[in-house]
Amino acid sequence: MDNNSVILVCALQLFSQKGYNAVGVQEIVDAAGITKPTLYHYFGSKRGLLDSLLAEYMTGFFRVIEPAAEYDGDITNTLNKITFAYFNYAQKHKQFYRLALSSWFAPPDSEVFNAILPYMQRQQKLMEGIFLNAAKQHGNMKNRHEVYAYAFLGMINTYIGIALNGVTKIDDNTVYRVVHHYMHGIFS
Amino acid sequence: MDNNSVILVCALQLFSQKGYNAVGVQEIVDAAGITKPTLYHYFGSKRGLLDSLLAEYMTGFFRVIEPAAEYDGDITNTLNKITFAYFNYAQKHKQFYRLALSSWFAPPDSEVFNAILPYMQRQQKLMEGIFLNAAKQHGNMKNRHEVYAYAFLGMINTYIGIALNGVTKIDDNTVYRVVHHYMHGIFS
DNA sequence: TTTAAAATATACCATACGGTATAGTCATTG
DNA sequence: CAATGACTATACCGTATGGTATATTTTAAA
Repeated sequence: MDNNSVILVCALQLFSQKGYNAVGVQEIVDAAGITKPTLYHYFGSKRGLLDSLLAEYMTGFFRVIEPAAEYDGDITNTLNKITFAYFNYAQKHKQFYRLALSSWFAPPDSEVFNAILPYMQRQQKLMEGIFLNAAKQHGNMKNRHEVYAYAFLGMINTYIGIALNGVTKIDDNTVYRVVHHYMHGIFS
Repeated sequence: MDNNSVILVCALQLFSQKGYNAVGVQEIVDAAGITKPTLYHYFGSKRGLLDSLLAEYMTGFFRVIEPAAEYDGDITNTLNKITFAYFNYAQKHKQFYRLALSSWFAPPDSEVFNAILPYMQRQQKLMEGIFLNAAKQHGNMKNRHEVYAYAFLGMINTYIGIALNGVTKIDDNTVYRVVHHYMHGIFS
């Protein structure tokens, strides 16, 4: 593996575990077995490293999410597809999803929040598109697409958080239950 | 207002806006119009300041939450009470709730996460108690209380997040809708 | 085989960090 | 009045921070 990739791997591990601000550049290059100038040659700055890291993983993330988020006429089925895609990616890239979640909830003037903001807005728009389409068939959804999208993403991330913290596991049955809960509540 | 309180107010403002690690002690004392020895006299360390801050607000928080979380025989009604208590406190102390949310989702080895962990576990236990009680009347809830509690807290925090980010507002109607969504799904 | 560019190391910079030793100030109390 | 203890300012400590000037090695093309 070339140094560029080694740095990304080590940085992801450290950032997701201790937080961006608590990790020094020296710590990263030590973990990667290189020296500072090498890191600065590839990424220009610590912030540049964070941006590259997010760009790298988010590209693969949206490549999975966006096809899954095409409304197929059945809202339940569509939400199942998306949820499965999210769970799948989060499970395959736990460290990255941890970093993404912590960045999304980070303080508004923090670097990590501003670094991840555009990617989160893109997800939000993607979800809103689904509920806008669904509203054509389900009139009571009208003008609520923004909150629906936000709440659905929140629910997905809640369950991914449960899984990442080891409270429960993610399997096909979990996906069904989460969407069913979102659609029909806790009892049915 | 005495210096102790001024420091707490300034620290909360800065921590919630920029993040604990991104705020220096010097920045806090400048904002408070004092000098470092004063801060260290009252709080001993930067971490001690964070702990005092959380203890201060969490005391008031649980004084509101815990009475609201007493199961009254009707699960829907109980969840309404709790949700109202949460929304009410979050709205009254937006900066604190922002800090709490970002700390809860912070990386596992970060200081803020470990500082807030016990308070979050206390909330989790509180919620589990409700669902354990409700399971006596609703058999299908059995052995799910852990996940139910986590998911309910996740949903509450999702909607508080929506409100804190200005997407929607929190009023009595929102409380009803959130609990209704949790209990009966998106359509009904 | 020369040459140029990409990649990497040594050693360093200015600054900011969390924290403290010392010297008071000031109100309360005996 | 004397003295005590809570409180606060000046000035400083060692260390770690993000970042870089310079020099050297490696790689690949001409």
